Amino acid sequence: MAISNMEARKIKPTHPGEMLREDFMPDYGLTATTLAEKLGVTRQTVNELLNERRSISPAMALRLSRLFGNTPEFWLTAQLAVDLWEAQRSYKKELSHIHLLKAA
Amino acid sequence: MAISNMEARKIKPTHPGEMLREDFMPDYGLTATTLAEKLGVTRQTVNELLNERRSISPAMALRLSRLFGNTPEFWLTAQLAVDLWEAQRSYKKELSHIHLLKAA
DNA sequence: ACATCCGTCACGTGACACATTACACCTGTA
DNA sequence: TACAGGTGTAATGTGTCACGTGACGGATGT
Repeated sequence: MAISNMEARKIKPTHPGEMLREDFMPDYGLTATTLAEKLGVTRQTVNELLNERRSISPAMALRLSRLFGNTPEFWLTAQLAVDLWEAQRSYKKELSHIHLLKAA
Repeated sequence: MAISNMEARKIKPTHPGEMLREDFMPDYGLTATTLAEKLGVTRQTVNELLNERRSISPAMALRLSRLFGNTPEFWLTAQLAVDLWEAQRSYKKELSHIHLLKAA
């Protein structure tokens, strides 16, 4: 059972905004404003990311990967883990009505 | 260089709708209507997925994984590959203005 | 001929990733 | 003190998109 299996996750996975706030920005000596300039987006866009009120879009993942020299998949899979974790909570009841199908 | 590196991809990755249409639905003997019923969504929702006019949402990935017995990550990473491939085309010019940053 | 299933189109809604503008809080410097 | 510049953030508008609802035309069977 891999850690990517959300069934096993009890705690909320790390939001990309937290990674930026705790790791990348200190390491590179960036403020929200300077990061926004480097990315070519507004300060609000960065601000909401840092406050975890917004998700990493494919476009944003590409921007971040260009800036920090990692892959867009790094950012998007982190976002995917958060989205999945939240969706699993929200849709728990509806999902229980779907039953495994056997091949014909 | 892994195949997950979008820089290397010349051809468009397989859309999840194509997987459903070509593989899963024939294997399980499903029509768009019956698939919609099993998933608990409308026929239109399934129809647009099959025609690749809609993306796999986290909720939809959870539904599909429940029905077919695979992981939601299977569906979402497939969708992620398509989204990235398309975003890289659309934002090519804007991304060229972002330059690699060195750690402070 | 008629009912039934099927794919599809048109329309409305809520959510959300952006930009724009404006505001309040510092922290310098004259 | 006063004033200017940078910073975080709240309010508002826009476009996109994943859904649902309702309706239509075509195929198939009784």
